[in-house]
Amino acid sequence: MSDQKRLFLVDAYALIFRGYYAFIKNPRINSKGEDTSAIMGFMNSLLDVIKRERPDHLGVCFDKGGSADRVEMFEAYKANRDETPEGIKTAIPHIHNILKAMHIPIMVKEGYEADDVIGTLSRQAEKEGYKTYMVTPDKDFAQLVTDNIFMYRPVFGGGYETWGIPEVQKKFEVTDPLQVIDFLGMMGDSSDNIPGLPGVGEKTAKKFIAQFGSMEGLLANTDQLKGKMKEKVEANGELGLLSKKLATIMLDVPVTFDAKDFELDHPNIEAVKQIFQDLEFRRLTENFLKTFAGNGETAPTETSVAPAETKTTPKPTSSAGAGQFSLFGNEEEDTAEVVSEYTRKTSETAPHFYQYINTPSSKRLFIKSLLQQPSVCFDTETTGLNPLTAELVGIAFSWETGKGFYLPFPEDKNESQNLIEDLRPFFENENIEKIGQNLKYDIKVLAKYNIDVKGKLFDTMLAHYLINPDMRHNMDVLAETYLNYTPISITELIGKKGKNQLSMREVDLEKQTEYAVEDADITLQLKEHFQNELGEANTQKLFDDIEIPLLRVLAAMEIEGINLDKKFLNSLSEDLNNDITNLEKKIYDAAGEEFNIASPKQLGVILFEKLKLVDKPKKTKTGQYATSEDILSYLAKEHEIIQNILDFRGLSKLKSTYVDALPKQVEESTGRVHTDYMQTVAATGRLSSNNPNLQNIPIRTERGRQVRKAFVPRNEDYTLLAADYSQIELRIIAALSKEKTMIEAFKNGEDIHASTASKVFNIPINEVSREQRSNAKTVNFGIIYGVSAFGLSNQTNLSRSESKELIDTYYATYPQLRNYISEQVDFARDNGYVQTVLGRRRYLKDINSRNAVVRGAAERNAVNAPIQGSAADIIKIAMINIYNKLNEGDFKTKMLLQVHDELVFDVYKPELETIKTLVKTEMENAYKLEVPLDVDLDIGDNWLEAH
DNA sequence: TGCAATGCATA
DNA sequence: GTATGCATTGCAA
Repeated sequence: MSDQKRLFLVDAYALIFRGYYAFIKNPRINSKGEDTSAIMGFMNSLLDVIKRERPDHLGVCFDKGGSADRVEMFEAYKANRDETPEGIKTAIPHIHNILKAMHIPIMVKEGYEADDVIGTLSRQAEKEGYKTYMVTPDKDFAQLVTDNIFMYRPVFGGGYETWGIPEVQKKFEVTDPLQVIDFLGMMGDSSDNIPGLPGVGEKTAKKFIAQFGSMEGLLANTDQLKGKMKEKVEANGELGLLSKKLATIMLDVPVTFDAKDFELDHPNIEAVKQIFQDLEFRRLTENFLKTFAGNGETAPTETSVAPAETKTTPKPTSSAGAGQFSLFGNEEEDTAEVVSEYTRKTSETAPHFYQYINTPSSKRLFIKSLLQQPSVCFDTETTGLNPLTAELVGIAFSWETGKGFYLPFPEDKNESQNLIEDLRPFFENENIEKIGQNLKYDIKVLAKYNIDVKGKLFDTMLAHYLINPDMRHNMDVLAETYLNYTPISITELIGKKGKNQLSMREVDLEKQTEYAVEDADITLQLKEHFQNELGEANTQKLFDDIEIPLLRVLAAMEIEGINLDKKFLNSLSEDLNNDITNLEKKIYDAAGEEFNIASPKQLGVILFEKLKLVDKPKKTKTGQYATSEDILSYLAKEHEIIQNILDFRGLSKLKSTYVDALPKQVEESTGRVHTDYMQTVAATGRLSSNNPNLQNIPIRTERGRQVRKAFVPRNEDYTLLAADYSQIELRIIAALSKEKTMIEAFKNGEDIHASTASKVFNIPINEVSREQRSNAKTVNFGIIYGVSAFGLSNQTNLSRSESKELIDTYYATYPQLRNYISEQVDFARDNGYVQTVLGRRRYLKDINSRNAVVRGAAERNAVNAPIQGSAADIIKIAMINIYNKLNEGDFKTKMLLQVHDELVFDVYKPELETIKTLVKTEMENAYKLEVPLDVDLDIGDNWLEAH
C-alpha cells in the first residue's frame, strides 16, 4: 500500500439494509423488545472495515429526504420501494449516537442521496491527492471509479473486494467506468424504479455498450438493430435518456471536503460501551474494544472477523421455570419435564411458546390435555414428500395461538408405531375437530400407520382455494398475506434440495420443534381468519359438503393407485424405438448425412441450407431457422423428409412422455402408479393430476392410445370400468341458459351435434353431412370456450366471414344461449366474479379492463368458468357419494381415477352388475338439472378396452 | 442448476 | 376461444 492518504466513505443505508436483512430470518431482539438487527449488522461492517484497513480518514454518509432533483425528473423514481422497515427506522438514531461517540463524521445533505454526497466528496478528495474507498455493496457506484477512487464492496459470506478500473471494465464489459451509467440506463433498475429500455436486460445492455458505446450512440444508430428490438428502442429513446439521467450520480452537491473533518479520531470508549450495553450487545462490545485497543496503533493480527452473531441457533430465554408457560392449565404435576421451551418474537407477533415432549410423564400430560380439546391443529413432519414411503419424524399440535407442542417420533418402526398408538384416541375421536394445511398429505401419512383420521376437518389450503382460487395456497404465502408473518423456510432448516439436503430427522430437535409447531400455530391462526371469510363468500356449504369430504376420497384413490403393465410398455417402447430408428435412417438418407434430428439448429441447417426446401426460410427471433410443427406441416408436400421428421417427433414425444416415463413412476412398495390429485390448483374447480399426470394419457391417435392398454385391473378377479358423462358441459350450458330447443334435444336423446347442425343448416337431422356435423360440433365447443369468428375459422375450413355467419345463425337458433352468455358477462362486470351451480366463485379482475384483449379474455372466462366449474362440482359430488356407498357396502371394488368427466374403477368381477348400477345412478343423479345427465359405462381388461 | 418458452397430451 | 402437466430446449446464474 502506498503512503498516499486514504479516505473511506461509507454508504450508511446500504450497509444498514444489508445488515438488517442478514438477520431477517432471526431478528436480533433485546429484552426491551427492540429489533437491533440493523444496528448490529451495520456496526459489524463498520468495525470490520476499520480493523482491516485502518483508514486514517473516514466518514459515514446518509440520505436525507430523497433526491429532489430525480423525483422532479421522474415522479416514479424509487416510488415502488417498500416503506422502510420499522427495525431500520428505529435503528437510525442509535447509529447516529454511536457514530458521534466514536467521533466519526456523519455526512447528510437534505435533498441528496448518499451516492451524490459520496460522489462529490470523492472527486474533491481526489484533487487533494487522496485515494478514496467507497464502502458500499451498491453497483451503481461503479460509475465513480477512477485511478484514485475505488469501490470497497462487502461480499457475500464475509470479506471485501476492491473494484478499480480494471474490475469495473471486466464486470460491466465497458472500457470506461462512466459507461456504467449508460449500462444502468439501458437495463434499468427495478429497485430504484429506473425504467430503462423495455426489453433490454443485462445481456443486451452489455451488447449495446460494446457495439455503440453509449445510450446516445445506441439511439443514433438504431438502423443497425432489427425486428422488435429496433421498434422498442426507437419508440423509447426519451425514456432511455431519462433513465440515464436518473442513473447518474451527481458530483456537484454543495459540500466541501475538508480533510481534518475526516481524520479518524479516538472514540469515546466509555460512551460507546454504555450505548452497546443499553442495546445489550456483548460480542460487539468485545469486538469494539479489541478494534480500538491501544488507540488502534497496534493493529490486531487477525485478518478477518467472521460476521459476528450470525448464528441462527435461538437461545432459550430461560432454562428454569419451564412451567410458567405450561399449557396444561391447572395440572398439579410438575411440568419441568417438558424439556425445551423456546421463545420467538417477531416485530409483528407476540412471543411464541413451543415445547417438545420427550418424557413419559410429559407425554401423558400432553395427551390428557389434547383429548380435552374440541379442536386441534396438527402437522406431521416426515422424512420425505412421498406419503407412501415417508416416515413420521414428529407431529406438531397447537390449539391456542402462539403456543404448541411437538412430539418427536423415533426412527425405530415398532417404537414409532407404539407412539402413534398413544395418539389413536385423538386422531380417531369423532368429536375433536382436526385442523391442518393440506390434510390430504397428513391423512395419507397416518394411513400408513393404520390411523384413520376421524371427526370434522378444516383444511386451510382448501378454505383459501374457495376464497381466492386464483391465488396460490402454500402456507408461506398465506402466512405472509393474512398474518403478516414470515415462517421459517424449509430450506433454512434442511438446505437446498440436491446434494447436501438433510432429512427432517437429521435436524436438531429444537429446530424441528420451532419449525413444526410454528406451522401448526400459523395454520391455526389462518383457520380463524378463513372460517369467517368462507361465510362471507357464501362458500361454506361448498367447503363442508364438497371439498372437505372429497379430500378423504382423493386420499383413498391416491393410496390405492392403479396397476400398470410394465412389460407391455417395455415392448411398446421397443416397437417405437424400431420405428424411430427406421425414420432416422430414412431422414439421414434423404439428408445425405447423419445429424441430430431433435436439434432444431441442426435440422434447420439440413432443411434450408443443404436441401434448400424453401427460397427464403423463416427465422426465429434468435436467428435460427424456424422448424416448428406448423411450418413443417406446411412444407410436408415439398419433400418426403418432412413427414418423416414430423413422425419422428411425434413418436419421440410419445416414447419419452408416456411409454418410458410411466414405468419409472411405479411405486416400488406397492407395484402400482399413484398419481397425486391437486385439489387447489385449477381456478375453475377442476382437479389436476401429477406425478404422473394420468389425466392426459393419449386417446386420439391410434398409436398413442395403445398406452392405455398398459392400465390394467389388479388381477384376474377384477375388471376395469370406465364411466363418463356424455356431453356434460353442453348439458350444463343448455340447462343454465334454459335454451328450450337444446334442452329438448338432450331430453330426446338426440346426437346433439347432428341436432345442432340440422337446426343451423335447416335440414332434416338424418341428412346432416359429416362436415356439417363437424362444424356444428366445433361451434358447440366454441360456445363453451367463448367463441370468436376468428377462432372458429382457425378451427374449421370455413373462412372468417363464413364463420361469422355460422355463429350468427347459431345464436339465432339458440337465442337463450346468447342471452345467457351476455348475462354472465354482465354479472361479472357488476359483481367482479362468476359462479358455478354450487356457488364456487371465480373472480375476474380484468372484466372491466380498458384493454380489449385483456377484457376479452376475462369475458371468455366469465362464460367458461361456470360451465367447466359446474361440471367439476357435479363429478365431485358423484365421487363422494360413490365413495361412501362403496365403503358402506363393503365392496371390494375401488375408485381409481378421475379424468374431469370420467371415473375409472377397479371392479371386483362378482360385484360388476351392482357396481354398474350404483355408479351410473350416482353419477346421473349427483345434481338435478333441467337436462338429464347421461353416463356411458364400459368395461374391459385394460383402460383402452373400457372405452 | 434452475428458469422460461415451446410444443403437445387430455377434458 | 377454456382448463391443466410435462419433456425438451436454450439461456441465465
